[in-house]
Amino acid sequence: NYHHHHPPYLTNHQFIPTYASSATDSDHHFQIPLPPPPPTSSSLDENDLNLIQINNNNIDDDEHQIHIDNNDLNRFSKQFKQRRIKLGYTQADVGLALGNLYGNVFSQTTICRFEALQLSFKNMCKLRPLLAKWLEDSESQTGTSNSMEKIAASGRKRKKRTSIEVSIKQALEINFARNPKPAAQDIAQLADQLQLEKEVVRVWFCNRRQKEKRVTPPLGNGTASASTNHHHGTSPSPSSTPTGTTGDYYDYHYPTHL
DNA sequence: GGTATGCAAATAAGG
DNA sequence: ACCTTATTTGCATAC
Repeated sequence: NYHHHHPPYLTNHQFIPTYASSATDSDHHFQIPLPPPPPTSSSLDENDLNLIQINNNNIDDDEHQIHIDNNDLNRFSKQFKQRRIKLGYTQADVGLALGNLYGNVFSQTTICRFEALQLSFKNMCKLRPLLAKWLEDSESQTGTSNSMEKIAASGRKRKKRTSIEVSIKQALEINFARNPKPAAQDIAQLADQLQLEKEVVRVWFCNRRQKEKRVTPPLGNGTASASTNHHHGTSPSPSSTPTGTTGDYYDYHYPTHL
């Protein structure tokens, strides 16, 4: 199965707080971890119109690029929302529409976050083309005929999120306490016992372990600890922009230790 | 009734 | 086939 091409994503995490300097509106600032997306080298893939190419060579004037892109994204999301509303669609509608247009549906939540610029830069760039196309299609439809072309859905659809009952979670927790790393067989048995898919249980343990690491003392020095992080000019570290005024935000995506 | 959000499933990518 | 770390999404439910 998986003809899932993996775009050349980069995993950069360099937050560059950007202000929507055009004080026209009230908000928007969010962190931009990644550089530009534009140059789409569509040479082999006609399926992935959502690739993100990154040409990073000089970090010198690259900052400019980043800011430009940042603003660009800011502008787009704002416009998108505006037009979406004008067309009379809700966030949920859009998410659904994207489903029968590209194959992969998106939740109201995701659309909401896109509009609010609350996704990672990379994620924003990935979604932008899709949303842009939807907008284009929807608007053109008013008036003349239009082609509802389906862009080959990139095959695999995301699994529906499983909601695990509280009682079941408790049972899992107990097992986790007993053994945080059960063997395949144990998982199978537990899954059977709890009436869950084996995969769901396996993933649950994976996620649980991750959580454990986040919650437990990351570093080995028992004591100390006051200033959460900093020092050692070595690590760029995700700067947090303490902007109390407007209530900024930035992806707080979890720890980044080493 | 749409929209935000917290918590956390599901996925991606390198072992 | 399964783990880990890093991320992307999305139930659920509070605004």
